[in-house]
Amino acid sequence: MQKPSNARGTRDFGPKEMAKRNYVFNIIRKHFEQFGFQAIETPAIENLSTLTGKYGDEGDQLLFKILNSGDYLSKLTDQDFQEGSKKFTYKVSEKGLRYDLTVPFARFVSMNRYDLAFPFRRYQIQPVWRADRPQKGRYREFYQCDADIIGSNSLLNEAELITLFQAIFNSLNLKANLVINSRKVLAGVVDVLGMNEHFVDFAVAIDKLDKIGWDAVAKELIEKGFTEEQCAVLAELILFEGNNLAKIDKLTSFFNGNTQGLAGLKEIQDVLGFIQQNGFVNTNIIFDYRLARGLSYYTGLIFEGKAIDIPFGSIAGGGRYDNLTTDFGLPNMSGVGLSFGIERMIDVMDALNLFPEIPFSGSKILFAYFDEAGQTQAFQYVNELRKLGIPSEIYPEVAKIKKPFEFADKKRIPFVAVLGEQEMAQNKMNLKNMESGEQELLSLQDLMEKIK
RNA sequence: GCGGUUGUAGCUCACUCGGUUAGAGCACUGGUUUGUGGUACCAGGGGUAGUGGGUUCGAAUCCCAUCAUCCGCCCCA
Repeated sequence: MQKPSNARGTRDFGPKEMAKRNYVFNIIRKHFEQFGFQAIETPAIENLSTLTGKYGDEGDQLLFKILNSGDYLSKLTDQDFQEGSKKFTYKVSEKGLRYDLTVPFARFVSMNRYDLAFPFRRYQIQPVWRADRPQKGRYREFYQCDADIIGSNSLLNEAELITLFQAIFNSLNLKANLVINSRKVLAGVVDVLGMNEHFVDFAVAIDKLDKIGWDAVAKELIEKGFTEEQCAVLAELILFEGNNLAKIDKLTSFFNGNTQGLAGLKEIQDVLGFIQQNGFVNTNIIFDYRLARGLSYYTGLIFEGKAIDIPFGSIAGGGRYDNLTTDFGLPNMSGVGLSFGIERMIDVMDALNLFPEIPFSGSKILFAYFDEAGQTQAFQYVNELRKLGIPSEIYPEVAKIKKPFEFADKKRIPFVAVLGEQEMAQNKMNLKNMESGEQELLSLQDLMEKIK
């Protein structure tokens, strides 16, 4: 006997949790399909070579690696052992669990390039795994819901994804801001300062602004080689507050003709222009040139969704990537994607009490009886109802009548039909409404009419 | 990977300085009620105090290790 427990950072979902999860999944799936995205799935297990090098050093460390089958030590030499665990890992492991849905998607597109209709829009709702240290809102196994459009450079695609974001969050009654920026804007800022080679340092530091404040960010920048003067110039830009238009003006003068920066700004303007036409209220789309995002493969517009009423980190994220499929032998295939962090969305909705009353038992009616004769009759009736598409169940045992009632109460089944001697003598049943407590004597015909 | 926190019944939590048989609420089981759940009353089951070691006459309590948890860092959805 061992004490049962979940593996670290993983969770079970009982019927109650599943009802909530499916509620959210179904809404997201419905919108994905409304926007013309097609479902695909890829395996949980990928070749490790597919995954490594795509998420940076940190990401490689967070990959779950699968030990080779068989005698995985047989071909190793003493030297392999001495090279340390980092290199050693790749000698005993050739497969790993997927870390996100975007990289496997890039592999998929690359492999199926001649069969897909481009621009290809796919959605994918599957779990991913990260060997991260679990915390609140951070799990080692969690679902991602991704929508991507690949094979088109048009900024209309960015606008489509933003519209999709608005549609989904509207349907869920979840208030969120979608912050957008362009990697090109960030690159432009760095370019103006003449610090091109420090782009990543800059992006990583600036991304923490919300959390640690400008002073700490500036300190980090200086540690990475930026000068006090450069930070002073940056401060003037970074600390600027204003609406989307004001920020665009501010940047235009800051860029002072810098081509890269202005190209990024044009992207933002074009996308915002589209969004104004989409019929959704555009107030929750915020251009913020301080948004950086970690994943290294983004090259153009980047998105990040954040809940408004509660601080919870990002609950959606994405962006444009120009070179993801290049590693898989397919260059010039630009794509843009948006990933919905469904686990966090559910956590946020739970915290804000946004879930409607969701029945977690599908059955409308439970049949109860006292003896074998009733059981036989009930079995007949329950299947009649099922044929009509009414979800129904039958209590499986002859027991005290209290039992099926308690059972129905616990599962919140709204009706219980009792088949006793008296009822069956008239070819009827006693139907109890579990909420009101009312009871009435009905034939199967009456019942079908009533519950339909 | 680093720093801290917590770990007692299925769940939420008590147990004074280390001292008898570790308690409560909720949940569960049975009964009051052999044709009725959600209310009430009565009774009952359930614990190797995360795990392993140490100190002590004696450990839930003190010490060490380990595992898990939550919080922060890194990073991320």
